Amino acid sequence: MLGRAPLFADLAPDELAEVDRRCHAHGFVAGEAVYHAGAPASRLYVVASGSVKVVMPTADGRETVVDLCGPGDPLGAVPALGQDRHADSAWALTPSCLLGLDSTEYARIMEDFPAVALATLKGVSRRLSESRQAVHLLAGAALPQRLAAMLLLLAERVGREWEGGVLIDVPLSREDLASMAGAATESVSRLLSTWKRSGLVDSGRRWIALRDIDALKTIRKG
Amino acid sequence: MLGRAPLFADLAPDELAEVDRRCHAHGFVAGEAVYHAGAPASRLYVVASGSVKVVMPTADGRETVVDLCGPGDPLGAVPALGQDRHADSAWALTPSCLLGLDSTEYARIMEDFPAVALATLKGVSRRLSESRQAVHLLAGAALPQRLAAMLLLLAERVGREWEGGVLIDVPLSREDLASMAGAATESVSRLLSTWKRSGLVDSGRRWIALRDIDALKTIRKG
DNA sequence: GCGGGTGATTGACCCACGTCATGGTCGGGT
DNA sequence: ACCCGACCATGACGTGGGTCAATCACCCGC
Repeated sequence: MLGRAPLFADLAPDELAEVDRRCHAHGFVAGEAVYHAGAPASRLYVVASGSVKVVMPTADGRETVVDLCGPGDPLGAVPALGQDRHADSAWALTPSCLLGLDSTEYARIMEDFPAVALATLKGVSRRLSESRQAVHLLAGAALPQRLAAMLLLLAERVGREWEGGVLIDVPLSREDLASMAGAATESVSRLLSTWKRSGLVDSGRRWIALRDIDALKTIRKG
Repeated sequence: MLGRAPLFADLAPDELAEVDRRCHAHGFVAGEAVYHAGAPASRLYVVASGSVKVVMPTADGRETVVDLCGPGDPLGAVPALGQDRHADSAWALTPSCLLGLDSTEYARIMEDFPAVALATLKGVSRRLSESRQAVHLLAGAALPQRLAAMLLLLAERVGREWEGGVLIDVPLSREDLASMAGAATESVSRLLSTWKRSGLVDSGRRWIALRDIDALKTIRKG
């Protein structure tokens, strides 16, 4: 399992076994918290199965989804990298199994195996570039563009081929979508209804499928 | 100079000299481009003096400022980390001197000196967390909150003590500010005028100083 | 099969903010 | 010193989308 995670992909089998020995698995039911914002960051997690959403909470109860993690994706904060407390919270979206690895262990592993540090760097870089893309979208684009861009991004990250369309393979509510697109739930609902009527997407309770990718790409452009 | 950059802070003097030998300095006048979005990423830059803004461009000419770099800050993309083309453009805001380091050289340095890889990781992590903060702001908050948060962040990153206030030590136009806060220039201008009248800030052509930090923090909260 | 409850939809209203337009002002280059 | 061009301020106006409120429909457990 660990070997399939990009983080540890470059390790030799015996090294992998060594890392594996230091991990311990933990199961979560749908809706359960993996960790809360503000809590000390003591572990790095790697998703073995299921999916997890990472959100930034506001004092007033508002939340913004900043990341989605599926099998192989890492999540959590590492004190050695300058964050000793979680800035965000993580919630299991489906029944999930995560591997937990003590932060100090992880720091040691990065020192012992430079390949792991490099893989981590690569992953964080990709996330940074995605996050900046999101900033750019949220700062400049109108709602339909933002939502279309969001859906296309999701399709790329967690999409699955399905009946001549792409199914977003993660149970996101309208509220989750709204918080990613920087909009009110009602607005997202309205837009999706319109798009559904014209055959661009298909959707239901906590699921969405894209049926006309090209049309969505056109909308994304403005 | 290099030694003062967080990236290379952990290197021994002779290692530093080695890195230095592989760099070459390059000067830029105010307003000059360091690199353009879409160009192949061939170099990593480290700011020696001056300041540089990093923007993401849209096809329609709109720009979003996603980062500001001062002395010691790195900028650019590294193909070894998965980005072989620049996703953003960089412009010198003031006359600046940058050290350029060939990407492949940098990749080798990271392999040879794990401390550099770790420092890079730390820097990228910090930026990721800042960027996610920005996403959260842009997604959820009203304009006054966004602008106040932005100014406070800028004060922390590039602020300088000045006549009982904090001067933002980088020449940003209203348009730059607007693009960071996800707003129209006119809106930013209006808000700043209001705040100026009530003594919260002071501003002029391409400069801003914060006079009442606490009041701005209150506004930030909503 | 049958409630109950969470999540989705739809409608009505209205305000913050984007857009367009105009005039003011600063500052650097010659 | 001048002047031109970039930068900034302010006003009027329209609208996208946020907010409030009510109803609907799906899904899960019993």
